[in-house]
Parts: sequence; structure tokens; C-alpha cells
Amino acid sequence: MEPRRDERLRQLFQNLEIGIGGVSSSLGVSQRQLRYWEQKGYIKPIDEKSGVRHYSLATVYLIAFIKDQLDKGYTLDAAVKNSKEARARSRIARELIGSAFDDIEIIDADKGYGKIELDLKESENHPALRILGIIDENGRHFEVKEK
DNA sequence: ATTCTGACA
DNA sequence: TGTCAGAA
Repeated sequence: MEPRRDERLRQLFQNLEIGIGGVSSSLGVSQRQLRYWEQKGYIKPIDEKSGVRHYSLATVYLIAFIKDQLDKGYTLDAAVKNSKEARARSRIARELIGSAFDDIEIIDADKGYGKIELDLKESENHPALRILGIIDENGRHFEVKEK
């Protein structure tokens, strides 16, 4: 079966590898630092035994995150710890938000205004509710209505 | 030309 | 962490 576009992109990103030189110059992290972080077990190159370090896109993101944290004054240990918490948070947020949203209605594409409805089923504890998340001229807010 | 490891005026 | 050497 012919893969869909997003699936192809996913595979492309999955297979992208970037050398230590590119990562270093692009992100402003020295090769010395990258090797040290690896030694500490914080990052891992793709090909363990080839002798030359190639990083996955996911690892590059992690490196960029740690770099940001360091720039903000965190220690390396704290930066790594924060990265794990950030990953856990976004994983939960994505799963929750991704499944809960029924539809996104665009109010004003140029201004970024829109409306989103959460799909809440009725239960013993509460009636069926419509919860609307809205971004408009009043900022971000929610509206709750009974069905 | 790049990257690797190991060492430290 | 930087930097330099000597090898791959």
C-alpha cells in the first residue's frame, strides 16, 4: 500500500542522521560537550560501533533542549532532568489533547482565532457537557454548556 | 577534511 | 569544558 505523505515524512525524519560537526556548529554545542554528555549517558549516537557519531533527529532535539537549559543557567544534570519531565508532560498533553478534540473551527485564520470542542461523554457523575476552548479577541478561555 | 581518544602549561 | 596532539 502506498504510504501517506505524513507517514513518509515520519519515516524520513526517523532515518535522518546528523553528524557531530553539524550538530555542534548548528546548535552551538561543542563536540567536546557532546562526547562528554554521551559519556555521562545523556545522549546516544545512532551507530554505536561505527566509530563515527551520527545523531537521530530526536537526539538533536534533546541536545537543543539541553543547550537551551544550560543557557538559562541550569546545570547539566538539571537540564537533563528537565528534559525528561518536559518529555513526559508533552507526551501526556498530546495524548489527551489529541484524542479529546472533536473539531477545530477556524474563526479568523489571519488572527489565529479559533474554537475547539471537547468530546465529553455523559457519565454517572455528570451530565453530558459541551466544553469549548476558544481563542479570540478576548484571549484564551473556555465555555461550558450542558447538552 | 573530519572525527576519535586521551591528556592537561 | 577548552584545547592540543597524534592516529584513523
